[in-house]
Amino acid sequence: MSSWLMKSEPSAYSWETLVKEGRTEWNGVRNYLANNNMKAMKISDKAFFYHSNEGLAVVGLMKIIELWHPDPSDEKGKFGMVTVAPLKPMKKPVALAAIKAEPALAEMVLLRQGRLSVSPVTTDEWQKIMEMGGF
DNA sequence: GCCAACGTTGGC
DNA sequence: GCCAACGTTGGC
Repeated sequence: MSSWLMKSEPSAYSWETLVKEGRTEWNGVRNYLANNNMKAMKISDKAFFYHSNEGLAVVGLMKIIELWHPDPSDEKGKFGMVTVAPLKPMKKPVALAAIKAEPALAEMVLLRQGRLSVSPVTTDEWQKIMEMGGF
């Protein structure tokens, strides 16, 4: 099983909205690397929900409930989306600043490739962030 | 609001 | 197929 980190600006789509709706299509991705990462996802893979721009923190845990399928809003048909559902909020949000300050997380794709909206997370990184998030 | 990083586009 | 120009993302 793999784990992931997915970003959304809360003004566009927030964790609170996802919890309210119960599931959502992760649409609108227009980056090949992010798209490929979503193609690699499997059912019940887990993902961190990260608030970008405002909040700047990992705020919740999600699971993938539907595999990659084409995004109807992409007329060329190259980009797709997965369906996600919320699992639970972090007990404490894990701020970007805290991630940057943690030497064990220095290699995270989140830090090394800041603009990538869907990125892989290693098992060690996952456990560390869970710990920092109060689990 | 600025700007660095970086992905994409298009001319050659 | 290269690379300059341009657009977008996202932290500060």
